[in-house]
Amino acid sequence: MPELPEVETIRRGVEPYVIGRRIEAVVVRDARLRWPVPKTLPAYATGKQIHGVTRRGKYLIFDLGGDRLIVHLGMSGRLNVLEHDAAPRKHDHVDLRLSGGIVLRFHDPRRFGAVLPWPAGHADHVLLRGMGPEPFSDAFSGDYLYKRSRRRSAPVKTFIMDGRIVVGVGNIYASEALFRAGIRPGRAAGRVSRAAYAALAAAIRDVLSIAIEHGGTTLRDFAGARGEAGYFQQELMVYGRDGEPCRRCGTAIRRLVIGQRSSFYCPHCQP
DNA sequence: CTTTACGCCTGACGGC
DNA sequence: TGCCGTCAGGCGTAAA
Repeated sequence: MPELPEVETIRRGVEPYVIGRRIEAVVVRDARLRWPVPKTLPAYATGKQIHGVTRRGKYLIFDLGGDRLIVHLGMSGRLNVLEHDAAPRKHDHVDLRLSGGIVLRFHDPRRFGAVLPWPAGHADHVLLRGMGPEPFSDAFSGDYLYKRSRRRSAPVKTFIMDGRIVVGVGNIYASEALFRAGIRPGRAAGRVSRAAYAALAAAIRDVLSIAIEHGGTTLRDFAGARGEAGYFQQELMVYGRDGEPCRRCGTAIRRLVIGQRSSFYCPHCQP
């Protein structure tokens, strides 16, 4: 499933193929996504031009010139650019047929994703309301994390994965960033020092930007916008490495469940 | 307010 | 070969 680097990789991959093109038709084969694709979506989108593709957290936003289209990939979603129309395969739920013969195809086996209209005039979409700052924005800093975390008992890993605190940090990069910052994932967020949060904010930005440079992480469901793989997996320090030696000190990496999610850490490097 | 558990789904994998 | 349990990248919701 895509985290921020995967979504950003997809955004960068898709945008040049769709920008300036007109949506000629919308084909909904299965509307049963996280929220049902509205029956009004084809009429809403057809005839409009795609002016650009932006990202907020893990949401992709297609700018239709005032009106917008929100796409979320959930755990297993993909967005493929087809230069020629091709027969749909299993789980190819939604197509945007664009001018010039390009087809943008939403594929999502688990159907945790979403394709939703966001009409002009609705200033803040309900799904985007209350979201925390982007990790690369000025609003996101060690001091910010420190202030937001006071008197919180929840684990620091859960804290940084909370989209109301900061967007885009998913399960892989939460473990990776905590390793880089030398912080145990199960530590209470309110008991992490200001200095450690400074290191953590930097680590989050570093790990996300390096992952974007590598085109994301390849795991079982992720492929880039046109099907190519990402190369961050070989850079992973702890995620999925339970029992394997720490790349820094050789100690066996441990796995534990925090907030119902697998978490990985080095007991020596993350005291 | 914060914290925690639970669904929503399909598919891959390992053990028997 | 099949069956069954576990796990998977997200996140809104309800309950405590």
